[in-house]
Amino acid sequence: MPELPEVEITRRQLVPLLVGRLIAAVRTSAPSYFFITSPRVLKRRLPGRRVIELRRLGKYLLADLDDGQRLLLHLGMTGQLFGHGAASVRLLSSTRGAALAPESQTARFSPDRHTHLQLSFADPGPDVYFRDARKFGKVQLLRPGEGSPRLERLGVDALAWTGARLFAASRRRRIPLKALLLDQSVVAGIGNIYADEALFLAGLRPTRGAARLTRPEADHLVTAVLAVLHRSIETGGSSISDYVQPDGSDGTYQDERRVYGREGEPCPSCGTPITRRVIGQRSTHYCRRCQC
DNA sequence: AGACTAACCTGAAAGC
DNA sequence: TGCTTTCAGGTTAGTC
Repeated sequence: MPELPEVEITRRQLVPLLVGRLIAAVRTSAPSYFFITSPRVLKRRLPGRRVIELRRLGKYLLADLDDGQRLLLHLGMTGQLFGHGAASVRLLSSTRGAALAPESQTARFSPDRHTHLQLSFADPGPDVYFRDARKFGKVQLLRPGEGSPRLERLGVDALAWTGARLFAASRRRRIPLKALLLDQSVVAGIGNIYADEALFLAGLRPTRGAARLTRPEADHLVTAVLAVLHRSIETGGSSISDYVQPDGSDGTYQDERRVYGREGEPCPSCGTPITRRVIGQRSTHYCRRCQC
């Protein structure tokens, strides 16, 4: 679910809940696919550490600790990071989208079977929770100076992308444009929703071979990517199935989607029904008249 | 090296 | 109503 805008919003809201605080206790679920670093090791190495900084790299969050360790977090498809306490305005709920009972708006979150990590702090303030129903999310604690293949593999952050870099990366690639946008080693942070939206804005068909992109089109596409990402951050991200902001509120970018998830609906610019087809195992939406 | 596939896991929605 | 199938916003390991 979470792509760059959702991860960036999560980062901004978590900064006051993490940075400068001293970790006192760690609770986890049982060892699983979710934990790259085992729960046992997290519980041994996190308490007593203070968080210095929280950064975003593509769709990853990286918390720098005072002893040089780094805590790497990825939300996968259904991950949710949030705090609760005074700052919490609304809780996560499986009935998200439906009207919540008034009493649930102030109730405290209690960890359920999908809550895999809970950080408590020595100083006053809310705990931080990492919940992930599908467990595609990831937690890894890097030792001081330890590299991470996952991070080293990432291409340029999508917010720093340029037409020149896209054009260079697209040469001699025998994959659809859409697949190029989703390749995190080329550009980090774009996911399925924003790839479709940006391609629509740029008037480029997702199936177009990457190598057939012209230099001016590369500029247009990067401009569209930046516009879509910045606008989504501005509106709190897309709350389509599981994503909510750490404070519990929904983003509203889903209301501004032009093609994603709109198969059969009229194209906002020409009225032609939006086409959906699968590219690289990902559901892809576009207007066959406006995008070529 | 580059491109494709299957796999990881759970829940909601659609289909019958 | 209830059972079955399909579909999800991501990434990686393995194969050709």
